[in-house]
Amino acid sequence: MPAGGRYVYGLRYSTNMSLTRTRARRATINDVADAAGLSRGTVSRVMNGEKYVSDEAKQAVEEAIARVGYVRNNAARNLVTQESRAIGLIIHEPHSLLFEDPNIGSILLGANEVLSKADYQLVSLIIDSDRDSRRVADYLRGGLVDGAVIISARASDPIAAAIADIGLPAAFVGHPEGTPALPYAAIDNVEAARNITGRLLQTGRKQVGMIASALDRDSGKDRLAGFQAAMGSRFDPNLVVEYPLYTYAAGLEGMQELLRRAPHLDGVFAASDAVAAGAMTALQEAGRRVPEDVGVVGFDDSSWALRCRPQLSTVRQPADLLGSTAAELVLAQLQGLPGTPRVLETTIIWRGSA
Amino acid sequence: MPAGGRYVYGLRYSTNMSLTRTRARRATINDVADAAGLSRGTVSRVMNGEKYVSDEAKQAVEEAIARVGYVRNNAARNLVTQESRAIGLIIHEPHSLLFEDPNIGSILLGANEVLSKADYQLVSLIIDSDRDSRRVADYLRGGLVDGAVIISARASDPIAAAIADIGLPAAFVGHPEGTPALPYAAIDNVEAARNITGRLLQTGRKQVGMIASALDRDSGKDRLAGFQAAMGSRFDPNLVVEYPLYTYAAGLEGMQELLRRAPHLDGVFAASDAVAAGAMTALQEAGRRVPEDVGVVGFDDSSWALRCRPQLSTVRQPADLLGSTAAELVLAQLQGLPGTPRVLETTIIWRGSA
DNA sequence: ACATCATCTGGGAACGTTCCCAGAGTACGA
DNA sequence: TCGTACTCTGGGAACGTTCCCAGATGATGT
Repeated sequence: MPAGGRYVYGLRYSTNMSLTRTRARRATINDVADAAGLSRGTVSRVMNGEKYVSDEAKQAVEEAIARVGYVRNNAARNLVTQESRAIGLIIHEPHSLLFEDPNIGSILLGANEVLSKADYQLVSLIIDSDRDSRRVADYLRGGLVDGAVIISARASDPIAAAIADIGLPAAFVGHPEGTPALPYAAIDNVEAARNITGRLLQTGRKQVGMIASALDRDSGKDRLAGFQAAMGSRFDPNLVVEYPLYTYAAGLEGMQELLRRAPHLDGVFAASDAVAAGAMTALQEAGRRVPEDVGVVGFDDSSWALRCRPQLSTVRQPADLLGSTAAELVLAQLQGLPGTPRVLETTIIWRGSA
Repeated sequence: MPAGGRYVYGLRYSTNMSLTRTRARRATINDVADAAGLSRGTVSRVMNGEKYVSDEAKQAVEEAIARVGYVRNNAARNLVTQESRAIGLIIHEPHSLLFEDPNIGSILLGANEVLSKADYQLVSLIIDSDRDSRRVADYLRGGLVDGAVIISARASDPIAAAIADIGLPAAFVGHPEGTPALPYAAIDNVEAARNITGRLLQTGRKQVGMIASALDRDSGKDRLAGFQAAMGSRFDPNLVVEYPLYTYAAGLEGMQELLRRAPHLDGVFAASDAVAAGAMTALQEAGRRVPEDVGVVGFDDSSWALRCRPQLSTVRQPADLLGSTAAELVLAQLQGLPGTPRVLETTIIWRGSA
């Protein structure tokens, strides 16, 4: 053991900034103990801030740690403590939509904030192929995370089943049916959609359509159900168009199609703000005035809403709170508490588009 | 050891869907060995698909694995193999911008694709506070990842210094100056900005301004430098407004400010597409026609570009390629090869906004 | 003077893998 | 028949921690 040496990955710089790595032995807790003239146990106690360490010992260890460049090996630590202090967040989103949906970022940050405070590391795992799906399942099973938050799950998502199978503490954001009995943080999409559609009808609209999206997800399906409920006998299936994703493009095309089917349409409920933004563009290009000729309402109150002209009337869904609540549900389970599903409040934000 | 039992985390369901966890002992490789009537070594060989395992043994092991519900403990595996087959991707982005910037999603997916093919797990770590910064540094140091990709780094980012310090194979997306000598995948922002500004000038504009953003980042600074280079003697510092972030809001306000300073302005280079979209809204609200009265160009060719009316003339930057290239640079280093910095091509996409 | 208690330290054992070596069995050619 | 090579299996050792117990030391109370 090279005395006084610095055990780190060796870096060998070659010409103009490229570099190759020569892996040297990393310092272990024993190297620190030797350097400090103390035992492994004492070093461990210092590292973990336990009591019953003399001031001299503490100082000697800290100095030795700095001298040999010691960093704790978490794999070894996880192995013996049987925990990782990390929580996985699984993002299973179609390619094109990933991160165009501002909700995902908010959910992530909300979850991160809660976990950060509890001194857990959030690790995000994205699933973009079947291969990913398997690898992520292995990762989750392998003891590298103590729990998981699952967002944008499809009904019958295999990864959710895998998680339930191994009994990893977990929580959903949203509440896809057909998924295992795991706690979730969600909003009541049916109720919210019913409310905003009702509000739109109160402005005196006679012929109201909907651009529905993502019917393979609970949110998409429920928003359509809420719309139908609000319309009651006035519901006309011919005035509903369906698209696979919550996108601007869906709104654009969807609105054009609706205008083709019903030129005198005077109200539209778009399944998300992005969809609503696309719809407004289509309306304006077709020479319709918003809100005079056609009232438009959306869903999410994402950054899209303020970008529209006029600004969008929409349902505010607390995306950050969904993330933080789901994280709390996981933490609760980690402490042996029950994870009770939670339904968060939505509110209608009425602006100029209807 | 409960014979024939299934060693998994126990789940105890209580009333109405809430559940508590009772952690039971997980099956180990020894349990599998016992159940199969074989040895640890043989089970390990089957798990890792090594040769020199008889068909009977293989079958017996696979059956035993299923019977006892065995999943490999990755912490133990990482400990002995000294690798994790995971690559960290560090996202250090201001709260409000996270994931409103479509580039980040593309970079992530690009990196994920490359790593997935090489059978590495991508784990994204987001930094949203100083506390996060420390925790992420610990995570990276702790042996839980074999390498790292750093995106949206600031000049003098502490996390980058930490990575270089421990010698973890890493690569930047972008090339902030003042950061350690790590390889990077980047575009030439100066050149690209110079080109599109030049192209804008060719349309006969006399008075051209710029809405600059994110001057604390290499991309923001370089785009301004390129603008100035293209303008040459016509450069007027009074026609440059500066905002901290690449946002729609910056474009909106920036354009209003520019119009105040120079009502006869007939061209604008916005530092990103989101900024350009905001600028176009401001112009249209001020009664200016685009492109007749004012030509607008952006940067990124993100989904914003197609959303604008008219669609945006912009610089296409291959965000997915940036991600995948950075990932490749990390993989190369993992194989002992040098990680040579790479500068990717940009192209001008000319649409209707100028 | 002695028992008791708190403080501090050392080091064996365990966590669950993979690696590697030794050894048994079989096949084949000289 | 024997040597050699290949196939297959078992199990000791090691990876780098934390946990826990035993023991030393010093302070305190009776």
